[in-house]
Amino acid sequence: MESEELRNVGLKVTTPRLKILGLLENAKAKHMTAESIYRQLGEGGEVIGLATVYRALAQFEAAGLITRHLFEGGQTVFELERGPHHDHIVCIRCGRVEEFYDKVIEDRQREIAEKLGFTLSDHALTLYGECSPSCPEPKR
Amino acid sequence: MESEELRNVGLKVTTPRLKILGLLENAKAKHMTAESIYRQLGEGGEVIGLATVYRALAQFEAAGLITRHLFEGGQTVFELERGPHHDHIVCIRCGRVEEFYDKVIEDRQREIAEKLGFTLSDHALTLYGECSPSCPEPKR
DNA sequence: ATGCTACATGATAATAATTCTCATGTGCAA
DNA sequence: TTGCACATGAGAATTATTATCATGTAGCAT
Repeated sequence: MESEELRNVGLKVTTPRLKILGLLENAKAKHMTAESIYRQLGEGGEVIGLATVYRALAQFEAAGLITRHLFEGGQTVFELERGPHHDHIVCIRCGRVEEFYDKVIEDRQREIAEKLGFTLSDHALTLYGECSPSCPEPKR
Repeated sequence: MESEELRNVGLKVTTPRLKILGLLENAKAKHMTAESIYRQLGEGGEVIGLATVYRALAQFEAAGLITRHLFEGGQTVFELERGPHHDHIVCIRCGRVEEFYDKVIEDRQREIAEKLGFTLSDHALTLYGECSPSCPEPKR
C-alpha cells in the first residue's frame, strides 16, 4: 500500500501525500506536471494546496519514489519510479511520450563518463520527433 | 564574418545581435545563460537590454546558429552551433561541462526512434556525475 | 486514550526566469 | 534619402516555483 511506501522512506503518512501518490499511480497520464496534479485533485474534490503538491513532489523525488524530467517546452513532469529504468521519446507535435530502454546506450554512457574521469550518478536522455507523418496538433 | 551569418539566416544586421554573437564566439565559457550574456556585455560597456538578449537568442536558435540546453538545476544555457554534433556531461558539484560524441549512441537513437514509429528530429542527452572525487563546491 | 513536539499544511507573498507591451529607433531596399 | 517593416529598451506582465508563517496533526511516549 502507499502508506508503506511513505513510511519506508521516512515520510509521515498524511492525506495530501497519499492523494498525490495515489493519483500518480492511477492517472491515465503517466507523466504529470505539478499543475496538472493540483488541478486533477481539485476536480476530484480533493483540494490540496499547490505549495503542498510541489513540496510533496520534491520529497518524493529526493526519496526516490518518483523521477523528474525536464522536457523541452519548459514542461517539468514527474513520473512514478516503478519498474526498470528507461528513457523517453516525446512527440514534438502532440506531446505523446513513449518509453524505451537500450542496454547498449546505457553501457556506453558509463564508459564515456569513466573515460572522461567522471563518476556517473545520473543521466537524461530524451529523443524528440514526430510520432507519425499525420500527427495532429498539440492538445495543450 | 558574423554579419554574414546573420544575413544568411535572414536576420537584419544590428549592433546588439553582433555583440551577442561575438560574445558567444569569444567568451571563455562555451555555455552561457541569457543572464550571463547580458551581464558580461554590460561589464564590457556594451549595455544591451535583457529582453533583446532573450529575443536574439530565440532567433539564433530558430535559425540554427545556436543550441539551447536545459541542464538540471534550472539553468538554460546556449552554445554556438559550431563543429560536429556532441552531447554533454555536467559535474553536479562544480558545474563544469564537458562534451563528447559517441557514434554508437547516435546510431542507436535513430534505430530506436524508427522502431517506435517516430521520425527523429532532435535529442537531448546529458550525463551527470562528479568530475573528480575531490571536486570542490559550486562556484555559482 | 492523551499530550507533546516535530513536522506538515494552506494561503499568500516572494523570487526567478522569461515573455510581452509599446513608444521610439534604425537597417536596408527602392 | 526616404519609408517602413522590423528591432530595441525599459518596464510591466506572466509563469513556474519556492519561501514565509500561522495553524493543524501524525505518531511516539506516556
